[in-house]
Amino acid sequence: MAEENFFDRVYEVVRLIPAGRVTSYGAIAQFLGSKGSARIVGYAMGAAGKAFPPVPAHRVVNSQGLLTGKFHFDSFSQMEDMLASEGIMVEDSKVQNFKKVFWDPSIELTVD
DNA sequence: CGGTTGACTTTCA
DNA sequence: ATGAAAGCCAACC
Repeated sequence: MAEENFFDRVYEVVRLIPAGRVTSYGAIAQFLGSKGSARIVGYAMGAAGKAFPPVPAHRVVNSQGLLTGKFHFDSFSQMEDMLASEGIMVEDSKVQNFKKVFWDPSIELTVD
């Protein structure tokens, strides 16, 4: 085990993403307290592949709803297929109804 | 300790 | 609207 301080934060948030919903790196970064760490979220996701329990990285996309990280999966269609299985409409590596399926941790997790 | 990298975001042209 | 460049923060070598 390693001290994935920032990574663990990202992993937890990503794991909290409900099925049929997606979020952006910036949203997670901002939820962590620093919007500038959006890249760090993506960097953490790179380690997510070896993280356990595995995080639904396929539910994390960029601000455009584009599946930028699909190249890191075993197969390019892997990410799209999983999102489709969740009920998310994906077209041309892009999440359709992105605004509808968008899940903002800073809002959903901040009920009070 | 310092430079490079990275599944990003935002802004200028 | 499209394209390129800068900015940002944390981890890795």
